[in-house]
Amino acid sequence: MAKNEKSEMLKDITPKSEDFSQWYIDLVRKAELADYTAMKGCMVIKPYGFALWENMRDALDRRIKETGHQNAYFPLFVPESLLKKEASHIEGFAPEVAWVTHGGNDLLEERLAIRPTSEAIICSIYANWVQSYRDLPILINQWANVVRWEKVTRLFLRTTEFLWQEGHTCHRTMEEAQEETIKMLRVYQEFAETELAMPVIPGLKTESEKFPGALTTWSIEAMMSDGKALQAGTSHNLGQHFSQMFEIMFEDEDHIRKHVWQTSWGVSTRLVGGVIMTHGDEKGLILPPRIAPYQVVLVPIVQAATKDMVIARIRELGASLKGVARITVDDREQYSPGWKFNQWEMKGVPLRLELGPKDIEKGQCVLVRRDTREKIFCPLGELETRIPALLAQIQTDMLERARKFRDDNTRTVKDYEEFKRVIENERGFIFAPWCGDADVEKEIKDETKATIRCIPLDDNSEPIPAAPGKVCIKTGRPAKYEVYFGRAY
RNA sequence: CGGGGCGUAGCGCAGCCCGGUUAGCGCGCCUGCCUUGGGAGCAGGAGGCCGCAGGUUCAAAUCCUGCCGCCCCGACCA
Repeated sequence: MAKNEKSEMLKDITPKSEDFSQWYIDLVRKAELADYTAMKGCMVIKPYGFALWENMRDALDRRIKETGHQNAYFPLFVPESLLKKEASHIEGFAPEVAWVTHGGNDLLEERLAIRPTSEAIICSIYANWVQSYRDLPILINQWANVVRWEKVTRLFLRTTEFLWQEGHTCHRTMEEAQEETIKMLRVYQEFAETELAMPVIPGLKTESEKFPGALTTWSIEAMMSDGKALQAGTSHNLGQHFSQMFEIMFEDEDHIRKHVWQTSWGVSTRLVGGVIMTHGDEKGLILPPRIAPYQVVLVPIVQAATKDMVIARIRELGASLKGVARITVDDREQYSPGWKFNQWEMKGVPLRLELGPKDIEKGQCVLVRRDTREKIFCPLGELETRIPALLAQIQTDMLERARKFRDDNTRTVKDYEEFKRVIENERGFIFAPWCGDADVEKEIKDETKATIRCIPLDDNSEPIPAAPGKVCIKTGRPAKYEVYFGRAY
């Protein structure tokens, strides 16, 4: 076509290399995932974006149920008195709580928080549910919307209202609660890597980064393709902080009344942003096949003489492949094949199938991978096996590509000067020893904008202590842990 | 909450500095013809409280004041 083909094609999306933030926003909107609304900070998730979220949600929901949890639904409103019960909890959330003060025209006697998270309301209910050790464990999850009055919002990554799941469990012992905390952390890890092709580092959050009201917070940390970190999911061991304040007590086998040990864990629509930023390229989204709304788009190559025949054949083909993958046939006549190619690449469909008159003569079609743009000629009779195999290959390759990127961009440094230089000039994580002092963590953050993303875990999911002789990158004192530093979303 | 940018058709923008016919362009949309293996072409057409409210003026998209909204960058967070 035209000489300036490239600039023509990219005209409506900002190059990733030039302005990553703008690239991200362009993608979200051009791929029709979401858009801004009249309500500041709130987005509309459009059908294509919601289909993506539904696939993610279903894949995770399955895992949550397989690990013994049940779904339930709790109130949107939280009376102020309940939210205030756990001191550090309300302290942490106070700046971002939206309050309802009126019912109709009447001023309410007590303000109602719109849940920023549901620990308070759920604990108040659990207090009534738990009497005996025989009532434990309580293993419940809810899919819900929550509201946090953020000052700065970004589509999917940080919106005033967002969708998530929050698990809330009660246990008889501290050990059992810790086991649950780690179990769900590992569920999140497996989910992110298997379904989203997003490699993550599971780890323990530092004291200063933990959830308000938690004993310990554990997270999975991903690296976006600009090198910044994304906290992709969290799992909290709440200890007895909430059960003490809400008096969630049970009579144990030994006849002693005890407070339950609790956990909570969640992931949100932020993950959609994570998928975009992990895999997207200059031409648009690249969606992992397992969660893509459409796994294969069929594009007919029509010409005046053969139009009806080709469209009929491709519809047949689409129908015959229904059980093989999630298929859509793009038989719109007002767009040229080239236009459709670009459109579906923008939308990140993993595999494109082209069928034209010449193909039909030869009994074949053309398959094109979105991730590598590799063209494959495939006999029509082999599609039923080739498509699933290719989709599986794409999924695997995407995870490996992302993992390699992350590993290539995870560095070690010899001293703090190099640390500062690398954070400023390179992208990615730095793996460095740290003395364990929160003040030092704060100083590093103030000086470099890098935070400790997490303390990595061993095979038993215990934080790995620094090897003897390792010294803190900042202070030179003996290191407690080796941790991942990075700038974060 | 600080710094910067921007509000004109569904989207992207020009016009504003220096006020003055009927507010313009590209994309998209509608109708028709013609095309279709990487964002086609021609012809015709529809679509605007120029962010909102005041003010100045014979006259405001344009000048003044205030407000609102959105985006980006920084301090806090899934």
